[in-house]
Amino acid sequence: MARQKEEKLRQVLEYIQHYVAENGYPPSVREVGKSVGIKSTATVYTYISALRDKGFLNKADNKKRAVSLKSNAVNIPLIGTVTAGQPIFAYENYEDYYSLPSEEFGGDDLFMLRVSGSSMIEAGILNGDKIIVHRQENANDGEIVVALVDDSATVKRLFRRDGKVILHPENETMSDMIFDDVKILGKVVGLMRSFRT
Amino acid sequence: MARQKEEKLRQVLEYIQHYVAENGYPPSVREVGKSVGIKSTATVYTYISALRDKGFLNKADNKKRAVSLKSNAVNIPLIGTVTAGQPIFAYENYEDYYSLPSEEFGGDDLFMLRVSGSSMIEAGILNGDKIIVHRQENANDGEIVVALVDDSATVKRLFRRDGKVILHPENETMSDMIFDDVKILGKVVGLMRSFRT
DNA sequence: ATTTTTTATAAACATTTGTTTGCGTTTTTG
DNA sequence: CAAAAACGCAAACAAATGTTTATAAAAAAT
Repeated sequence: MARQKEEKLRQVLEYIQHYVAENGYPPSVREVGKSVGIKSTATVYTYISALRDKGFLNKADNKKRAVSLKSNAVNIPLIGTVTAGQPIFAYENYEDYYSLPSEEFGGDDLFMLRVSGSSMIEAGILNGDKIIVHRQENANDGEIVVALVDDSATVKRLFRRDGKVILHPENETMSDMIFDDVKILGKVVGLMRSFRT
Repeated sequence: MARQKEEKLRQVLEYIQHYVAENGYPPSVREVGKSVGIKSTATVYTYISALRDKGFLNKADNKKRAVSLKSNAVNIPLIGTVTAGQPIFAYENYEDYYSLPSEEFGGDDLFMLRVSGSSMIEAGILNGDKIIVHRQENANDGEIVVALVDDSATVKRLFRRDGKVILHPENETMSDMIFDDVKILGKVVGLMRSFRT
C-alpha cells in the first residue's frame, strides 16, 4: 500500500486547490475526507499534515479551515501615499493588491508605488507607471531606487561618489541631486503600466 | 451615528481583504472584531452579514472562516510563442498566468506577450518587457498594436494613410513598415517589466 | 429634555471542526 | 507464513468560531 499514499496525497491536494478556487475559502477536514473517500477525519488530518511537512501547503494549528496553498503568486500592496512619518507597510496606506508570479518578483517586503513625473523616462519608466519595489535601506551603485526627498518618494538612479549620494534622473533635461545622505525606501525590481484611461 | 456605520463597514471589508491576501484563508469573526476595534462578535457578525447583503462578499452559513471576497482579478495567460498558423488562445502556448486587478485590465480576451527587440523604446517599451494585449482584429489610428509580420508577432504603432497601413517603430534609428494590409492580433493595453535577471 | 432609533456589548448557546487515542485491517518485509 | 510496518477507522475530546438574545449605551430625531 505504498503507492496508494502518494496517490491519495495528490488527490487531497488537488481537491483543496479546486475547493479554494471554487469557494474562495479552504475546505474543512471532513469535506476533504468526504470528497476523496476517506471516512476518518484522523486520516485526512495526517494527510494534510504530511502535505504541510512536504511543503505543499500552509496550515495553522487549531484553526478552522486554515489551510492555504503555497501559491506561486505574491500579493503586492499598492501604497497610496508615502507619508514621511509613518511606516510604509501600514494597512491604511494599502490601496489595492496585485498578485504576481513569485518566480519573477519573488521575495518578501515588496510594495508598489505609482510614479508621477517623467524624470526616469529614458529608463523606460513613465509618468503613471506603477513600480514594484523591494524594501531595503541600501542599494548598490547604479541601481534604480526609491528615496525619500523632502517628505515624498522619488525614483532615481543611485550613485555614490566621493562620500556623496547622487540621485540621477534618467532625463536629459533634468540634473542630478546631490546629498550627504539620503533615506532609501527600496530598490525598483519591476514595473507595470496600463494604457487604459 | 449614521456615518460611523459606513466607515466601519469599509474597515471590516478592508481587513478581510488584507487578511486573505496575507494568510490565504479568511479571518474569523473574532479576529475581525479585534482588529477593527469591536468588542462584540455580534456586532461584527451583523457587519459581515451586511457586507454580504450589499454584495461585497460571499458568506456561507454556520461554517467557520467561510467568507470570500468577490474576486476582482483577471487571469491573463502569457503566450510563449506566436505561431502563424495556430490560434493564439491554444492552451499549449500558455506559459504562465498573471492575475491582475480587473478594474485596470478588465475585460476578456486578454493575453500577454514577451517583447523582443527595442523598436518601441521611445514609447517606454523595452526589450524583455511583457505586454498585455487585448485581442482584436482592428485598431484605431495611433494605437499601439501587435501585428503579424512574416509569421511572427511585432509591436508597433499603427497608422493608416492613403489606404496603406503603416507600422511605425518608436525608435529614431528604425523606419516605418508599409503594407497594403496587415493582420492585427490585438491592441496593447498594458505592460509589465521585471528588473530581475 | 424626551423619545426614538441606531449601534455596541456581554453572555450564552449551538455547531463546526481540528486533534488525539486506541484498535482493527491491510500491506509489506523477512 | 509470521512479524513488522503502514494505513485506516471510529469515537471521543477540546477548541474555535458562527449565531442568537437580551440589554446597555450612544446618537439622532422630536
